[in-house]
Amino acid sequence: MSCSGGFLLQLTQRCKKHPKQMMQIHSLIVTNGHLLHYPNAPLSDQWMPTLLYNALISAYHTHKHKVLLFTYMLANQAPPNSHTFSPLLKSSPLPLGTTFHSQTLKRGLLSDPFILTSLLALYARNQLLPHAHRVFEEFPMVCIVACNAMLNAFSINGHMEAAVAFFERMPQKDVYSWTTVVNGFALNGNFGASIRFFGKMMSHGDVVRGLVKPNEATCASVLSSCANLDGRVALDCGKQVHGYVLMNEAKLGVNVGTSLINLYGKMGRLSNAEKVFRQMVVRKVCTWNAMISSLACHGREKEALDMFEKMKLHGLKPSSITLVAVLTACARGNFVREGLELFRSMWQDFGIEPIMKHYGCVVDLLGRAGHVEEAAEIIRNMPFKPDASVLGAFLGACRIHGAIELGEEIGKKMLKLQRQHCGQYVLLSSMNAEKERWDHAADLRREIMEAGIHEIPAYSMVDLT
DNA sequence: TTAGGGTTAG
Repeated sequence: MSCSGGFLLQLTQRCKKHPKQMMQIHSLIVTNGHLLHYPNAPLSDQWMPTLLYNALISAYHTHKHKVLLFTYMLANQAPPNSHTFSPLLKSSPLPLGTTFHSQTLKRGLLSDPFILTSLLALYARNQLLPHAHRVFEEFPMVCIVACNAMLNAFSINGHMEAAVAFFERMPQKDVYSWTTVVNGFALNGNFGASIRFFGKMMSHGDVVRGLVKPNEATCASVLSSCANLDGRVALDCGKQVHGYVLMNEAKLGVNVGTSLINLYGKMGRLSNAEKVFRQMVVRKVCTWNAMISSLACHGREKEALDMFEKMKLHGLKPSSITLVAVLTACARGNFVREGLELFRSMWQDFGIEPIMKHYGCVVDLLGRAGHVEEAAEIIRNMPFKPDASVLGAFLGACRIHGAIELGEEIGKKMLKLQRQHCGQYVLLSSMNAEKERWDHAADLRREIMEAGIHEIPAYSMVDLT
């Protein structure tokens, strides 16, 4: 099929989200010879190969494809311009990113604000805050996007005080600026501050006057902060955000919907979570993960497994997190055979390599069901060293099923891993006390005192709402 | 020269 370069360029832009069509367009571009450099082509067409390469680099999703296209671009003498490097830098790991940095310098493109912003983000996400700041100072004219990228650089590197100070000094703030700080507090584990900052945003003049409006990213971030806190206030705040979304958005976005399911699920409001799930028009794997996990954690293990089957029927590929949720359901619902089968076939069936969390689930699964020796066998044969969560699950099982020797063997390993954590000492000590091994119990209690560890008093909370 | 940068779930 014969197509003009301009037409194919437009087509590339439009089909960015459709990988299959993208490959077909790519073939058309190649077979029409538009990627070849013709020195005698009319002046208006001289840039066409560069434009097409740029469009393809930006449209392909994998970093490998992007870099490969860039090498072809150089080989075919299509000169990269200021549009070429942003999408490359966006997906680059640090070493390659620094190579592109020198390329832009060599080609005289380093004053381009788009390239500078991508470089700033590159250094920021690789924990090189001073480099990021240096790039920020290179901007010929500071714009709001550059400021937001710098704001995010402070946030993702754990400098929230600097971020807020920077935010206050910004002459102008848009929804990205506000969202970056709301999200920054959450990233740094300060969920209360994240929610308070969102509150500050909502009462700010710009929002009241409608000049700035929270978007899906803002709502998803603050909802995630709510889900990370316990209690009525966090739930109420989440409900208010939910109300705001219902009043202001035509439909529930994937990320906001997933955050809501996660929030309601964590708070035990399963009917609300299910309602949100049903209302969502587009559901991604993470949406199903949130729903499966909510059911698994609130005594509806069978339904969690049914949901997993439904998800597969919808043609979605389970992720590593899906498997954690499903294995949790198996452990809590005492579905030992199903859980073990899933664990053993997850690589073969879904290409998912078991990580620490999966081992934790399967040890919990076996341990709860009283198969303590099999659980110990799993731990012994793990391809990496078990962490405190895996050992903790095992120790809990040993205590319930009175497997004191096995418990001691693993428990000692654990003390080395988490010396500062009192829970494990107490658990080991109680195991010995329960078996009336008072000398062992007393020894451990002494160790607790000597290590200067304070037992954190346990508390229970009843939510009467 | 028709395009490119900053915030989102577990």
